[in-house]
Amino acid sequence: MVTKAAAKPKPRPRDRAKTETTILDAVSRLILRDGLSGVGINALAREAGVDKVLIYRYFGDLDGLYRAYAEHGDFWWSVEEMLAATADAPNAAEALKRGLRHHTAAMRQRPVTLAVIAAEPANRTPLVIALEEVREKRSVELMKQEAARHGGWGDVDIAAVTALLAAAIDYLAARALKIRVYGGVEIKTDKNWERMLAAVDAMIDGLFAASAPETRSRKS
Amino acid sequence: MVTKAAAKPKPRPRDRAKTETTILDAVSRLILRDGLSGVGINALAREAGVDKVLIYRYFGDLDGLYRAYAEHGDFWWSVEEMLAATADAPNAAEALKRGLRHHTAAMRQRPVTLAVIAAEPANRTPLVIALEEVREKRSVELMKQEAARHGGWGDVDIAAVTALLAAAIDYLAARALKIRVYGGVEIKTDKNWERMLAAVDAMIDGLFAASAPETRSRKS
DNA sequence: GGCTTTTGTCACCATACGGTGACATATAGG
DNA sequence: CCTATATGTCACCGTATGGTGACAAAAGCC
Repeated sequence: MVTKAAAKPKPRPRDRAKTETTILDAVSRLILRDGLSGVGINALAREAGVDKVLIYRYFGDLDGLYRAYAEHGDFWWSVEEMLAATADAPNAAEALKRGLRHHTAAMRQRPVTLAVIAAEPANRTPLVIALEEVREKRSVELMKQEAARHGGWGDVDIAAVTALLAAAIDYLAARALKIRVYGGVEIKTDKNWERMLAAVDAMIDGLFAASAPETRSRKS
Repeated sequence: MVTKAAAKPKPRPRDRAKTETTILDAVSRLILRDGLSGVGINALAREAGVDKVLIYRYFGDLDGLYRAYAEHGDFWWSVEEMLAATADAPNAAEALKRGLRHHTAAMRQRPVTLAVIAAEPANRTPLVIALEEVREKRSVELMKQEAARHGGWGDVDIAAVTALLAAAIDYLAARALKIRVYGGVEIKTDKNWERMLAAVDAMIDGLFAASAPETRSRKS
């Protein structure tokens, strides 16, 4: 859907701020359509309907563009937001369950982030690295705060468990952008995400029930 | 102008079979070093020390090369192998635990497969698609056979659980090829993989303990 | 007004890519 | 032996890429 075709000799208005946001918006569109590796200078200039020399002028080079893009948008949950989402959890197990549900929703709402995650192992661009750093910092910080809130995690190896479950969610959500199925499960529908989150809940319940009697939360 | 250290005109022996395996071997090396997207005609010809025209002659084009490569190697566990690994499991929970451990070992032993998985969401090449098909077929088949063995899975949503846990393992193993850490956990060491597998075991134990001690309660 | 800076447009460069035609020569078949 | 084919080498094409220099005109400033 090209709204501004080059067929019309309409000169771009001289407005740097607007041009910059036009470019950054085109980055999002390009990431969603072609993935992170689709964001090159030429393709981007084409998509934005902007001469590529402006990209160089305003952002330096491709890496500068990635850095600017990383700072411009909202790609992740914040620790505060997450703490609020788990605030009224009666125990550690419940907090973990709610946290993972919030994480799932936050990820599935951010297709651009998912596309970046999908490209993570392959493209080590500044954008990917910037998002990784945000994620690592926030997840470690969150774990610390939640631990303080609930007096530790009993016998549960919380780092391993959260790494596993968050990895599963990230991967499946990212994969669902382009691929319908994984392991026989249709991963694009809300219904099946609810199924998977129910499975996560059940695993967490079983885990905490077996390990730490004082934080036991039996399903009723 | 950069002249190669040895300007020695070493003629390649005229041996099609050997040349073909030279090329396919170079594909593996290239995937490991630069990822799937690093496998292009020019880079491959360079890496293999073979004129690119031979690649075209023997494999048609890039897609043909990918297809030939997909058929040439061992990229996944077989259903028989997996059934053998879980043969003496006393119950469904134990079978699932052993299966996931075998899956983990099988994946971590196959870095090329992991590199392809890492590229999956981004590069939809025939190689990626071929491996996906193998995986989907085998995992579904395995689930069927295991279900028959253990008389179903009780109340456990086995498809959701295995999809989640296998996704976590695949993603973390693939990620570990290039990136050291995820969610604060160092994912390259055997020690931490054992930690994570222990967490998987605990989750599965909890899951089956909580759901149906007797597999008598089948939904009608 | 006149001058400088900023914004935008265009033409161009060197390089890499996937792909192909023409040629050389070692091997196989008669 | 001689010839045909298979194998390997080389030069080249069109296109795309990341990146830059030169120029026009609008906007800001005196």
